[in-house]
Amino acid sequence: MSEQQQGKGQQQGKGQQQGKSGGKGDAFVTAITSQAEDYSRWYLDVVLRAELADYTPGLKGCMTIRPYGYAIWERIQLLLDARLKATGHVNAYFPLFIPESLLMKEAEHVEGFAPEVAWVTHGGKEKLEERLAIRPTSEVIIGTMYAKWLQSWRDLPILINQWANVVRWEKVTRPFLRTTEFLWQEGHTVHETEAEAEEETRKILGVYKEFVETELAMPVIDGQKSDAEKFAGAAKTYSIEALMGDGRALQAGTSHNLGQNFAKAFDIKFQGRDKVEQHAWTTSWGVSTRLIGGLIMVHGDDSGLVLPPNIAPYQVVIVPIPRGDWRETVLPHAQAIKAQLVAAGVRVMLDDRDAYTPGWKFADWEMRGVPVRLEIGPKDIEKQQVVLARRDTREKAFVAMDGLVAHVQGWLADIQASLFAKAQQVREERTHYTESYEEFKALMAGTRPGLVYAPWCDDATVEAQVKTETQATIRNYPFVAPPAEGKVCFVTGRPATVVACFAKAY
RNA sequence: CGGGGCGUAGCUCAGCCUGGUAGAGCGCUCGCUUUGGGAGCGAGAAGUCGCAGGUUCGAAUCCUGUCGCCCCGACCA
Repeated sequence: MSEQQQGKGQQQGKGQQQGKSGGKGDAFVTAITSQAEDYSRWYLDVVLRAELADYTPGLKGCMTIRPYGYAIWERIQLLLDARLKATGHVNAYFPLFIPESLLMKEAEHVEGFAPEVAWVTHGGKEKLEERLAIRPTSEVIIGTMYAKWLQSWRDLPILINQWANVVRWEKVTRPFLRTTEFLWQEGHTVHETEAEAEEETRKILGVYKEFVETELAMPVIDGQKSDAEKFAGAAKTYSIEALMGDGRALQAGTSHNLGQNFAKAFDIKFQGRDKVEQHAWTTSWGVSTRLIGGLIMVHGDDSGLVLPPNIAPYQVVIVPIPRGDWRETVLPHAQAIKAQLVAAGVRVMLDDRDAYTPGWKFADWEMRGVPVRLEIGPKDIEKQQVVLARRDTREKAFVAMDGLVAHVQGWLADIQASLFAKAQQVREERTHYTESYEEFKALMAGTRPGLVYAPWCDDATVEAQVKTETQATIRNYPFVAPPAEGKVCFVTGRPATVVACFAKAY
């Protein structure tokens, strides 16, 4: 019982132990920089040490997603894909390449993406007649196909999603948050009316919000993007925005109402109920591997990753305590427990590696964010119990073997809920409302700036000025916000038309 | 793309200033003892010094270029 020393001394991941002096509270974590010391390095340390991703020698800005990181992505795929299917969408796959002539068709779109498009100029040794863009997003190629398929209003709506990789030639990259190549899903739909396209756009944003909050336990702000921040070629863009541990915002998903812009550029037309040929209304929407970056930063602490049970590749890690011929005496019990948990639908890792001590395994799986650790040793077997330990609160408990599965499931549900509640509380603490630009500047100059709501005159010039002066950008115009009526813009003093949410962003 | 920093064993780094042919700790392999919060002892393997040129009798070390990573800006769904 002497292993109670580490206690539960940490709350929001404030600077905890540094792990160099070998005292008591700092028995683990020597490999990860503390958040307080350097948040960026903390983030990179977690990504690398938890083996989520790794750099690829000689290849700039691209990461290899390692099995443990990819397993998280697979959970995201599984859980989101089910929701997209449930709302009537089907999956398909479109080509990676986009002929230059096609890409040029939508002017605003081209201009928006031109700086980050990668080009293929040769096939083997021969120079291509026409350059091929590697898709930075697939509106163009998918729109081209839709134009081919669509004839009648009876063909509508078209509701297709694809899981794919895209490439954007970014100048500054960070694993998961911004990489040259990344994985995502992109939905592309076609509708008969403007209203239906708008409904779809908003519906998907709702799906994203519910998915991210329920499964990733990440509270998000849903709202509409300002014109300056909207997708190149869209009529309207909506987003969900999450607040990270360092007080900066992360765009976690976007949904675009493309109006008829792409329909006109790519000839997506149909004969309507009124027998008149007309352009369709399209939407597109996506979330990416960036969500993994968000997960790390919303829940992680100085010991590493903290994963919500719904998304964790392993929800429980079983660490058998070796004593004597433990493979004969302890391991069978561990295996039996694993079988029970697996039968109940719990994702379990039984760490029976000989080469590592229990203490080493504890620290290792903590760093990887496994929600619940289950220890079982000779003493426990005698008493018909196990030791359970929570990753998020570090709480430990002796739990009877009898009713163990239900107990574990209870813990998992509780961890999922409390991670969300805690993230929500942190966000509330760091969300402010102001009508004063001076106060706004002061807030943005803080170490963990957070979100600031303010009445706004909706002028792109002023938006640019605020960005220059404070580095803050408009994340979105939240659906849920104080009313703007009767208020004046906090920068210009002109009548406010909307309340905007500002933040420094990733 | 601009400013700054860094590339030496799997990892963290020393060596570079003042050229003489590469080291430590951790990790890894083998053996024994261990194992309830990152185990101990013994033996061992491991590096084209990011890459390419140049100077030199001789380059990890000096010079030039280049690639990659990190930080700060600019740019960016």
